[in-house]
Order: sequence, then C-alpha cells, then structure tokens
Amino acid sequence: MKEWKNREVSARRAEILAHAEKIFAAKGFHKATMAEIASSAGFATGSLYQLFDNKEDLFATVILELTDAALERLTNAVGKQTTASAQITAFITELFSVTQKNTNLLTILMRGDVVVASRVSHRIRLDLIEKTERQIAIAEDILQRGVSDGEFMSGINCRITAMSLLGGVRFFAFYRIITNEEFVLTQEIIEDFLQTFMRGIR
Amino acid sequence: MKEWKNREVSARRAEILAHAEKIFAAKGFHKATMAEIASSAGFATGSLYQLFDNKEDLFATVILELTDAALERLTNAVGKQTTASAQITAFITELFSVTQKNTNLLTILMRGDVVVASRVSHRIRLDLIEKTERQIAIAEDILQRGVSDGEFMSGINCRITAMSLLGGVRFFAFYRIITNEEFVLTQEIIEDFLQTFMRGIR
Amino acid sequence: MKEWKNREVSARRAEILAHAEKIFAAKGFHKATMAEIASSAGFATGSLYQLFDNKEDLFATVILELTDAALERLTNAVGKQTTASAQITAFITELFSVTQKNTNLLTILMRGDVVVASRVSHRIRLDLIEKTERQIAIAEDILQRGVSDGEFMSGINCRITAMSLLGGVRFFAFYRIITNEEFVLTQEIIEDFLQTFMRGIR
Amino acid sequence: MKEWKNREVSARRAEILAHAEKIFAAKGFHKATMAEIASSAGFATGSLYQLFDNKEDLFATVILELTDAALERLTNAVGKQTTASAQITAFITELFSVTQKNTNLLTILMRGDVVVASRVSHRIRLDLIEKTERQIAIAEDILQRGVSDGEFMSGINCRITAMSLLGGVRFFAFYRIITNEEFVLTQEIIEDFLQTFMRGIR
DNA sequence: AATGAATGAGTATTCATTCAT
DNA sequence: TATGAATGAATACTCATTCAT
Repeated sequence: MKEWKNREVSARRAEILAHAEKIFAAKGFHKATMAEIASSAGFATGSLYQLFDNKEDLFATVILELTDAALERLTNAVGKQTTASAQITAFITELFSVTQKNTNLLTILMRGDVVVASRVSHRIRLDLIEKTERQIAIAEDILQRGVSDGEFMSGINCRITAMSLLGGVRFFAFYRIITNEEFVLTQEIIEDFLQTFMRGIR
Repeated sequence: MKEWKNREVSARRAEILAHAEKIFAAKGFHKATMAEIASSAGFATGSLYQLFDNKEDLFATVILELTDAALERLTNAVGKQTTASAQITAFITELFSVTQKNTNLLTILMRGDVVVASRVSHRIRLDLIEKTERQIAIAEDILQRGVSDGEFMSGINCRITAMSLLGGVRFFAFYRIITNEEFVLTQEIIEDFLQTFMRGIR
Repeated sequence: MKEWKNREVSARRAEILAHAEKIFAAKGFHKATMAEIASSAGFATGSLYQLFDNKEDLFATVILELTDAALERLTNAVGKQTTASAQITAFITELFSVTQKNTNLLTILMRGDVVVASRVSHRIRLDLIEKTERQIAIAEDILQRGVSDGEFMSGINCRITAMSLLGGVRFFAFYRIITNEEFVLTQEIIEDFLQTFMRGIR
Repeated sequence: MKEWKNREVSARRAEILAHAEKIFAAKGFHKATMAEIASSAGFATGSLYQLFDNKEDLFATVILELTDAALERLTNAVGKQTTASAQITAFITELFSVTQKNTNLLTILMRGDVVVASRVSHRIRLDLIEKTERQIAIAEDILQRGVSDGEFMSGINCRITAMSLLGGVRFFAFYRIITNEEFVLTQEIIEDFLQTFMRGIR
C-alpha cells in the first residue's frame, strides 16, 4: 500500500515537473503562474505546495533534474568509447543531441532569471556552475588522455580547448533557440564542427 | 536653443540609459523598478516616460545601444587589418575585449527575459538575432577570403567555423559571469584559443 | 464495550483539548493551525473533526472548559468559609491563584479574537459574559451578606465593589502576562491588595 | 506649496487612521482587509502603502496614537489639581471618561492580536507595557504624595493600590464592551467606586 | 473510525503607468 | 516640461475542511 502511494506521489511529482517545464519555457519564471502550472497538470494550486516549497523551489527542481539527466547521458555516451578520438566525437555528438532534445531547458536557461541570486536561485546558479565544470572536466580529461596517448597534438591547452568545444556546441543550441528552431542541426554540420576542431583551419 | 535643448535631452537620455544599464544588470528586468532607475539617475519617475514609452522600451534601448557599440568596435578592429589571419586574430581579440568590458550587457543578456516575446522584447530578440548574424557574417567573410587567398585550408565550412569561433569566445564570457568574474581572461588564454582554432588538436 | 469506547473518546478529547490550549495560547487563534494541534496531540488532521465541528468550536470548547473549572474552584473555595470576611479573603486568594495557574487561558483571552461575533465566537462571548457575571455575583453576595451581618460597612455599593475587586485581581494577571511573567505575585502583594479594599486609603 | 502638501498628507493620514480604527475595532486585525480600509477612507489599496509600511504598521499606528492621546488627557487632568485627593479623583474620573470615549481602542485591545509577538506587534506590546506603566506611575505618584502630605493613610502599598485602581476602572470598560455597551457608566457609579477606594469596605 | 491528500477561496503587497499641478 | 502621488491589476501562498480509502 505504501509502495503504491509512493508510486502515486512520484508520478504526481513527475507530472507537475513536466508541465512546469513546458510553462516555464514558454513564459519564463515570472510570467508563469502557479495556478497555471497546477491546472495544466490537473491539480489544485495548493497541491503544488505539498511537493515543492514554493515557486522558486519548483523552478530549481525543474532545472536540476534536467541538467542531471543531461550530464548522465553525456557520461554514458563517453563511457561506451575507448580511444580519445572516439570519446571526443561521442561527447560532442551527444552534447549536440542533448541540446537538441532539451529545447525547454535551454530556453529556460537562456531566459535567465537564473544567473543572479536570491535564496533559491543561488542554488540553481551553484548547480549550473557545477554542471558546467563537470562538462568541461569530461572533455578536458579526454583531451588530456588523447595527448598522453599521442592521439592528440602535444602542446594544446586542454582546458581552453575543452571550453571552446563546449562553447561552440552551446552556441549552435543558442542560435537554434533564438531563430525559433528554424536552424536545423544536420549530421553534416556536426561533422564539419568536429573537423574544424580536429584539423584546425590553417 | 533647439540645439541646446537637444543636447540637454540627449544628455538626459544617456544619463538614464547608463543608470538603467547598471540596475538592469544588477537586478534583472523584473526586480529593477522604474522608480529606482529614475532616482538613481536623478529624475522623477514620470520623467522616464518622456524619453521612453515604457519599461520594456527602456530595457530594449539599453540593450540595442550596447550591442550597436560592440558591433561597431568589432568592425573597426577588423578594418585595420589586411590579411585574413590578422583579421581573424583581430576579430577574436576584440571580441574577447568587448565581452570583458561589457559585463553589464552580458549579465543582462544572460539573465534573459530577452529570449521570448511580447511586443517590445520581440524587438530585442530580432535585434539580437541580427547582431549575432552580423557577427557571424564578419567572421565568415574573413574565413572565406582566407580560403580564397590560400591562407586557410580549403574545404572548411566557413559558416560553421565562424559560429564555433563566436560560441567559443562567448562561452568564456559566460563562464566569467557565472563564476562571479573570478575567472580572468589572460593574453595567454586568448593565444591558446587562437592556436586551437588555427592548428586543430590533432 | 461502550463504556470502554466512551473512555477512549473522552481521553482523546481531553488530549486534544490540552494540546489545543497550549497551542492557542502560544500562537493565538489565527496562527494556530488544525494540522499542528492534531499532530501535537498525536492524531491526523481529519480526526479533530470527529470530536469538534470546526476550529472555532474547538477554540470555544477550550475556553469554556477552562472557565468552568475556574468557576468551580472559586465556588469551592468560598464554600469552605463561613464569615463574610473569610469568604471574601478566600475568594480573592483563590482568584489570584486561579489566574496564576491559568496562564494559558488568560493569554488566550487577552489575545482576544473572542470579543466579537461570528457564529461560534458569539457562543464564547456569551459564556464569558455569563462567567464574569457569576464571578461578580459570588463576590456581590458575600459583600451583601457581610453588610447584613454588620461585618462590612453599610452604605457600600456591593455590586460596584465586587466589580472593582474582580477588576483589580484581573489587572494583576494582565500585568503579569504582558510583562512576560516577570512580575511575580507574592503573598505580601495579595495581603496589601486585601488591605486596600478592607480599610480604604484614607 | 510644500506646506499645503504636507497638510494634505497629514489629512490623508488622519483620514486613513480614523477609518482603520473603526474597521479594526469592528472586525479585528485579521478579518479587516487593507482593501476595505482603503476604500472606506476613499483611497486605492496601494495608497495605504505610501503612508504605512504594511498592515501591521497601520494597526500599530492606530493603537499608538490612541494610547498617546489617552495618556496625554490623563496627565492634563491630573495637572489641573493640587491636593492628592483632588488629583486621584481627577485621575479616576478622567480614566473613566477616556475609556468611555475610546470604545474602538478598547475593543481593539480586547480582541487582542496585540499581546503576542511578531516584528511589529512586538512594538505594540512594548508600547502597551510602557503606557500601562506610566498610568500606574501617575496614580502611584499621587498616592505617594498623599501619604507624605498626610492626606492618605500611611502604611498603604502605593504601587499595589495604584494597580488596583487601574484594574478596577479598566474592568468597568471591559464589562461595558462585552455587554455591547448596555452597561452605562453613571456619575453615581464613579462616586461609589471612589468611595470604596477611599474608605474601604470595613 | 481514522487517515491525510487534495482542494480552492481569500488577501497582502508590489510597481508600471498616469495625470493633475 | 517635470513632478511624484495615486492608482489598481495581478499573484504567491496558507490552511480549514472534505472525503476516498
């Protein structure tokens, strides 16, 4: 019985988070109302407060769970490869894939209301920094190993390169969002992107 | 007299925009109040409405003027060079410089409230797209010319490379902001960044 | 079995009332929540509604039972004495004692939310009037008998004197509550109080 | 011009306080709404917040101003007399008068919401204690002087007697409120009250 | 009988905008 | 033109009460 109830709660939670994600993405933190999120998820306003402390907590939870999932997917994708080349390719490919599929998250993050403080958004900000650091670290580690193994040029600044890679991929996601998803990411683009990083332009 | 009045108005306008920039950057669009901006600039609340239609208009104007100035600086920097290599170096160097000096603008943009619609923010968005497109175009043109001149590798996808470059630089700015400007951009980092793009990693 | 059930119900009721008393005294009617009272008493929220119609009913019951007990103690104390002097002394002494021991009740009453109407609080109010009248009546009766017996000065207005006495004692209780119980009622104070009433000040 | 504006603000303030007093007395702190007070005073809701920080501040101000006025009247009444007897009579007479005319204040105080803390109500509470202390002090001083002058019996506990007096008078006010003002305070009652204190009952 | 999750009505407060002076 | 007082719409959050289990 308890198990059933827990499943219920868990489903309720997921339901609310899914609807909150859509509405926060569509309207931003401020214009999204608790009443709208609740009714969209099929609950009364008060019910949201049984699972989340307040609006900011709900907002933070949406972001945290999505960034967690993204980071996990990246880690898994990289883990399936062995050589540094294959890993960096897998990393970038998966990063492109993740950003493509997480339009809501990206929109939420780009809308902001996240960067600056206040009790809860401070938590979001720290999480974003941490998740970003971990993404950088994944790429940096691969590059470092690639250099050790002789796969990559010695002398490259692994951290700077890792950050450049991340920034590049994120920019395509940003560009896609601001152009209302008119920009479509093809396999070809990903390959060209990889090639640029691999061979350089000169 | 008219001239004098215009100069007066113009000074008032600039004054207000400067204070609005700081406050929007510090608090974000929603938490910044018209009353605070007005008093900070030494005016009465109502006076803001003589120069700007409403809060969103003021916000949009702040962004537009800053992005205009940034674009102009980029164009100038590139114009002073002749070879594609020198131009792309100048472009990236200046882009780093601009993002370093425009912490307010970056913070405003990252806070968001910009990405999505409503009468005025639509205008902001269109401007952002246009300015981004023009930045891409500048880099793309340089690259294209570099390929034609034989300075750059033939076969590279100039547009994708231009976007990657832009994304890379912007990421360093993003990273600097979220880490509360603890991350400092050195000349060395810029050089490593350039090197990565020039030589590739392999 | 019925008897057992009744005992059960009765115990439950007393338990809830005791916890409600504490919480109402500590937080006042409005800030005390049914959930808090329930959990404090070890029940589920819904269970309170099996014994009390609603929050106001619970509140009223707390007050009524406490004022009943106080009145009973007063009556008993007076009944043990025979002369008017001894009775009025016993009355005042017991009244001081009752107010000392019923800090919760006094706090509840002083916090108010009691004086004015609405279905249930009307009931509380009527009860307060009645209990006050009966306290006045007890003192008045003693005084009257004292006058008849020649123990007390003829010509005194027994009702007014009774009310003055009650007011005096209640003020000490009020004073003790508002000063956070820093004011301590000693035997000496009680004696001085009695003396003032007995001999007058002139 | 400034003077005129100030007069305006002052009038506005007084207007709001007068209406707030009535409504707080009629409904209590919690059931009185800011919207009701504002519209009753002929203003928009937001206007209340230009003169008062919040609802509690408005509430506290109502109480403070009324208790201030009451204390001033008491001081004045006593100041007009010279002998201790005349002063104590004036004090009690004025105290009865003040409580008669301040039904709203008394109702507000009796409803409570005042006794216990929270940022602002703490301020109210401290004020109530102070005002009570000062009322006690006025009576105590008179009694003390009366004893020194030989007008009053030596050996009386002046402070306890002062408190008894205050409690007595306040009780009549309390009684009047709870009986819906059916109880009318006549000159005769006041005289009987005074007599009891002067001569004692024995 | 007991539970406690779900409900949704009710309200203080903020702040962009207006307009009389 | 400049002012800043007045406006009033808009919304998060609480908690008494209900009722399916």
